Formats: sequence, structure tokens, C-alpha cells
Amino acid sequence: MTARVYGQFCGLARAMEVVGERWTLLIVRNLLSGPQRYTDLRKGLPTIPTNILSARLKQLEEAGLVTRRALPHPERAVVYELTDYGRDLEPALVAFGRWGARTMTTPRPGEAITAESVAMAFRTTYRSEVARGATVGYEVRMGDFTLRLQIADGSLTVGIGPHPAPDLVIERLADQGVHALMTGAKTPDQALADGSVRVEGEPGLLHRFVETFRF
Amino acid sequence: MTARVYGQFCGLARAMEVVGERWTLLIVRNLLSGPQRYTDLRKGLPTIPTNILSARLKQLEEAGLVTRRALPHPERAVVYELTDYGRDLEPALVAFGRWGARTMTTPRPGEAITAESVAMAFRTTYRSEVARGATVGYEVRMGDFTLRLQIADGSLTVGIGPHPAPDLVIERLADQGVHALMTGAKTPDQALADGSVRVEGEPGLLHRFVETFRF
DNA sequence: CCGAATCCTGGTAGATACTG
DNA sequence: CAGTATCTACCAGGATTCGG
Repeated sequence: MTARVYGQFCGLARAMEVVGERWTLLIVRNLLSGPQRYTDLRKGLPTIPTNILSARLKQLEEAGLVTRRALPHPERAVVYELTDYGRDLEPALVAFGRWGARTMTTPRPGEAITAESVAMAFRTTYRSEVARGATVGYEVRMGDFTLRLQIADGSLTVGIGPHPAPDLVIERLADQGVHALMTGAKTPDQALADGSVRVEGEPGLLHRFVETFRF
Repeated sequence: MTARVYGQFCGLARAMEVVGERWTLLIVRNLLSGPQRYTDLRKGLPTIPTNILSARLKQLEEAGLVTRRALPHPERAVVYELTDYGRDLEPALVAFGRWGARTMTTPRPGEAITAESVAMAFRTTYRSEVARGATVGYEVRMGDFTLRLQIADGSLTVGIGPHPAPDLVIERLADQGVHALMTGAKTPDQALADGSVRVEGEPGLLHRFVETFRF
């Protein structure tokens, strides 16, 4: 039983020993959007084998990145939640996601667009230097799911579900509608004109949005 | 033959498909210090199976992160070198290394301290906000190997081997000598007094060094 | 000696079925 | 809902061998 270690006194090697196995970082990514139940995680990771998910959650809990918590009575469910230690991985995940996004033009056949993958896309494309000092909330409706983006003190929080008090609601009406805005393939005016997106709120905020989130 | 993909349109998932396998990121880490031969890589990754190293280099070359180049005549050797695309992984590696370093107090039994792992430690502990605008070169002699650190325009370059014109040479005379400085376990004056490090050049620069590189 | 390829073993992932 | 159990296929680890 050779523990799968790299035998080096190196932060990167240690990190890879903890979160370097297949699926682990994607589970952490999904938990960045908030606590999730086992079934939520399965939904967000459509092709993960269930035994692997359960093994990874166990490892993450042992390593102190995740806590397993039973919800109080009426829910009678188990939720998995990141610890602060686990949440500290966010900068590294964002850096990786940004690197990986460079070769990502269009979805491959069969590739899913999940709420968490889009949430990650907002994190990786967020340009804090554009948003500095601003406070603004967006609700992005993607058809199958809705995300809430809140910018405050120059930092971004992404969650799954509607925004309680959005300054702007952006609704995707066509595939790649929001994506085309973020890559610059379409200007806000073009996207509004051809009906690929629709907004509620002050339409001018859409310009701010495309400057803030940019591939 | 299910290609090992994650089935998600997500930058992080794509990144993991390219560099998520065991050893891959450590190979990239080692190549960050400059081109390396197959044997150099084996030396820097003491426990990697040789077939895995050769497989990973092939994959990295196919993915466009690494080029394989035959040196001209007298050397008659092959060197592997990062492409710009591969080098762009550095911020992500640094972010991961920084996260992993938090649980890294002392080497585990049998754990090697290689030139590249120390080079990585300097990259992850580098605080650009301290060094802003400065230009300074350090040579760090660790016993088995020597590193050169050059700071210019606020950005750090780390290489293996002596520095051609160092402002300060730091020589480690005892185990953990430099490490104790970087964690703050010892002040520069203490380390110089107890003989765990020795310097050549202006000794005051050692204070700057410990402010610049900090776990 | 450098740069691998080959072989074998055991562990890990993938797919699906099943259960408290 | 929240996982185990089981089986197969593949990949990593380790040693050895091989060609230039």
C-alpha cells in the first residue's frame, strides 16, 4: 500500500496529493456556489460515477476541505459545504479555469452547460479592475437555471438561483446569447436587437456587464 | 474507448483534461525553470516512473504545452521546453503551490528537496507588492544546488544555477537555514549569528530578501 | 550514457445495479 | 435520497530491456 505521494517537499506537490485526483477540483468548484446535497452534486456533475463522488467527498472531508452536515428536521437531508480551507482554493481554481477557457470556443458534442460551469465562467472572466468600488447585482437567466452575481467592494460573489434585488436581469433567449456578449462576438446593442438576450432594469447596465465579464 | 473527458463546457474541466493527470503539473513546474533534458526531469522528479514521464511528455507535446528540440551538434541531446501556452500555466501553479504550502511545515520522511521545488517555493512566496519597482539579483546556494533569483520591474524570474552578477549571495549552511528565514522562525540577524546562513554582498539586503519571500 | 519501450502487477476509474 | 456493491477496463508503479 504505497500512499500515492510525490515524495517532494513542495507546495504544489502537496496540493496535488490532496486535490489532484480526477473529479476532486470539479466538486470543489461546485461547492463554491454554496452548500450542496449529494443529489445536487450528481446533477451538477452529470457523468461522475456515484462511487467516485462518494469516495471524493469522504477524502475531502478527511482532508478538512469539506464538512458534512445533516440539515435539521423537516429537510432531513445531508449537505456538503466547503470549509474556509477549501474555499481558499478559489483563486487557484479561477487561475486554472482562465487558462483552460482559452481553448474553449464552442461546446463539444454532448458537453453539458451546467449552472456551476457558468458560475465558474463568471468567476474566471471577472475583471476586478473594471468593477472597482462599484456595487451592483445581476440576475442571469440561462433557461434551465438562473445565477445571481453580486459585486461589492470590488469583489464578486456568485450563487445559484435568482437575485433578491437585481439591478439588472439578463435573460438568455438564444443559445450562446450571453456567451457571445462575453467574448465580444456581439455588442450589447446587437444582442438586444436580434433578440438573443433580453433585459429588465436599466439597459445601460448591460454595457457595464460586458466590460466586467470578458473572456 | 471513452476518452477521459468531463463532459462539461467549463474552463476548469478543460484544463483538467489537459493537465489533470498525475505528474503532469510537476513536469510543467520543473520546465518553468528552463529547458530540461529527459534525464534532468528524472532527476528533478526522483520517484516518477520512466514510462509515465515519457507518456506525459508526449501528451504535453501533443497538447502544445511543450516542444521537443534536439540540441545542435556537440551536445547531441534532446531538450524539452515550455511553449508560451505552457508557460501561461505559471499563475495557476503558483496559486496552487501557495495553497498547498500552508500545510507544509517540515519535510516528511524520505521527501526530497529538489532545486525545482525550492524554485517553486520562491515563486509562491514572492510578494510583488514588497518588491515593487526594485531591481535586485540574489544567488541562493542550497548545498546540492544553487538558484538565481532576479527581480526586475516588480516581476520575479527564477532559474537553476548561479547568478551571473548577484547583489547578494545567500548560502545555506544548516538544514532549514533559508526556510527558517522565510517562515519568520528566525530573523536575519539570528540566522547570521548562529551560522545557519552566510551571505556575500551587502548584508542589509538580507532584510529585503526576507520581506520579499515570505511563507 | 541518454531516451526511451516493454512487461507485469495492482490500484483506480467507469458503468450499472442495488439497498437502508 | 444518499449512498454501497460489483464488475470491467484502464492507468499508474516498478523493474527490466533496448536502440542510438
